[in-house]
Amino acid sequence: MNLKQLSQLLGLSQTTVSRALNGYPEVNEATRERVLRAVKETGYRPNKAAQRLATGKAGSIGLVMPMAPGHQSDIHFGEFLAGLGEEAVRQDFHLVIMPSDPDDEVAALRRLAISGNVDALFVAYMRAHDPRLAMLKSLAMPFIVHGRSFGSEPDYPYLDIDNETAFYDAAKLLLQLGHTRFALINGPAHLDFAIRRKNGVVAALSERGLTLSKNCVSHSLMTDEQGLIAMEQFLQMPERPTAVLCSSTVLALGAIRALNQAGLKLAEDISLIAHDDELPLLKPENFSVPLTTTRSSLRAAGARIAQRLIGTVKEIGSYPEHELWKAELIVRASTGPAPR
Amino acid sequence: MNLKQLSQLLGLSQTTVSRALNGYPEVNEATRERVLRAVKETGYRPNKAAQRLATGKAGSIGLVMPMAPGHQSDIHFGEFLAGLGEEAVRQDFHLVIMPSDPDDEVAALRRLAISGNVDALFVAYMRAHDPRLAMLKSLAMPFIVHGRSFGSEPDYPYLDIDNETAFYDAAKLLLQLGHTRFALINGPAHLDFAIRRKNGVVAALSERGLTLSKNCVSHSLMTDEQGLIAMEQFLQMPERPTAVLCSSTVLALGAIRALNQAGLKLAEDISLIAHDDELPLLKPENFSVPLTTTRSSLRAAGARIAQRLIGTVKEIGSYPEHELWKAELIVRASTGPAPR
DNA sequence: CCCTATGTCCAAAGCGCTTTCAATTATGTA
DNA sequence: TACATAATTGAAAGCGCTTTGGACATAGGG
Repeated sequence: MNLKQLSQLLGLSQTTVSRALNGYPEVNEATRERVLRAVKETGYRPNKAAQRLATGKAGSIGLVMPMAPGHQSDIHFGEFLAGLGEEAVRQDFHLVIMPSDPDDEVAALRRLAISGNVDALFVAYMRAHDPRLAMLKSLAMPFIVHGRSFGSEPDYPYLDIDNETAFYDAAKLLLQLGHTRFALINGPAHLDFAIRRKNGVVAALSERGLTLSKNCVSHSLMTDEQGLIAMEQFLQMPERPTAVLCSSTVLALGAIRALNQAGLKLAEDISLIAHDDELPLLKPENFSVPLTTTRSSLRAAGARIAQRLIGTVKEIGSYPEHELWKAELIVRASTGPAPR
Repeated sequence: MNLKQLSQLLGLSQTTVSRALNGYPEVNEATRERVLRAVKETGYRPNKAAQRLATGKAGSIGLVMPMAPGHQSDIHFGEFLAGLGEEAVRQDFHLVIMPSDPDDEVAALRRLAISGNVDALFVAYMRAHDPRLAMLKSLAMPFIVHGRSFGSEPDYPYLDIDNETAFYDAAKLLLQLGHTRFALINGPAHLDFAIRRKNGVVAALSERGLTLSKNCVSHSLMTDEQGLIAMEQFLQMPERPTAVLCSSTVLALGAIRALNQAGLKLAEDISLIAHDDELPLLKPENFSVPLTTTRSSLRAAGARIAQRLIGTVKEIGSYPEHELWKAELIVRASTGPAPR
């Protein structure tokens, strides 16, 4: 069933049927209903390829999926993708993904853009001075960045959470509890969010004249395995930290295992605050000791980005160039006064 | 730059240029070269949407990505996707993904199919009596299944590894080493591969008159966390197993951590064989005790599936309905004679 | 030398939509 | 009653490609 057949069946022109379907105002409501009913009955679906050709819109947003070691297993990416996908499905858009080696991302992005299969791009895992930005800006195709690129001019649309403030606040809380020896189990050092989170901690500490020594910061993939390793190392230090910040509840999972193995008690011997991306598998309140967290939904961010991207493509609604979401500091049981 | 402009520039008809580009035989070689050169110079790229409309082929293959708890973090899926993607990129195809709740997969698959954005489908994570099969078969769109569906007629195209034989062989090896008390750390119980792997083990054991008791089989997500938990439970049994099979090196990672914590020695106290999907992050030879494994590349399987799907769409080459890959049994240091 | 193959190339007809431009009818307004 | 205006609807022209059905040479066969 195509438009022509449908319109003949209704005794209308293709024009009118098309307009009725696409919500144009200049069509009689009675007619529109008749059309809509016929669509239901016949199961008519417009041919996407034809729509694309006629409108120049592909109806899909593209993203490059980092695929090589170091990224592929990232549970956070999956969660974010779920948000993107949710919204995309709702708006009948598609996600076109191009898997790529992280070293080849700029080229992959370009290929995706000129392939003509997407009308907007999305990128994540921003790094400091990210080379993809220049490429994206040269492309004349809408895009949004999740995160920011430390050190680059903020002249690109992004949605990010205020990592700096989140970790500043978290550190501040721990300082107020009397802690002075801090450690940070962070994500990969080159990623923007990791840089900002560290900066947040450093800023809070320096207000009290404290510093965060290099060996009290761990940078790694955000797996529980890595969390465990990092914490084990901290515990072996002569003056071990009493306040630990984690960039993810996944890292926290491993870190806490290390604590347990060492026979240490959360909140009593060591206070821990983790950033909670609201991973459904890993709710901070379900930890044996409920975790104090800075919370911000990764899935919601994904959905919002999809919404903005699709809105831009459809040319409905306009959006602020930048969105910076505040993370919520939620105090649970993993934080307590510094031991003396 | 479009076809029309390009052909005018060359003083040829669109027909000829189109034919030259698509490798039709009825065009003079000299002309073809001239065209190809012009394409290089002008950077002409055919408009995908127009091609799609004219040919009816979308140039992309679709898959539903399980997104809800229980799947989203699956490192194995990422690896498989990398294979799919690699081949897709090579053939200038796209991957269109539709994220979906696992409970909603049938509907998601249908939406994807009728969206007109893909011309072939791929599904994985096959379950016993998988309901998606009936839907796929009703769809008149090429598809391939990774894995099989236990209990369903094998009247659908699939690519699978011979899980049963792989685990049969692995169990056999352990039997020859004198082991009699077996345990299996398996994937989710409803998944086909898990069923077959268990069957393989059971078959090998029953040849010696042995059985695999229910509490010696663990079914869970294939994370190292789960591997650790499973092994811990096995170790608490009065007659603890001496031979353990793991459905993934990821599970093995956790299992071995449990062993270490219990002060047990791999190969000496407990022999372990894991299935190795060749995850780049987790090479069995890099374990502190190199792992005996059954090996089969998940990435290669992904690439092969993409190749078949794309080949079918392009109508080049024909493929066997079924491919069953043998896994390789590779003996390393994690297996040894049964302790007495 | 005529006729049939064979090799090349082209005009034009779609593919199934959207959208411009125009026509037609209904609705007010003076 | 006549005319401007708004409300509906249609015809037809693309969008950029593929492909069918010839056209026109040139070559080979008798």
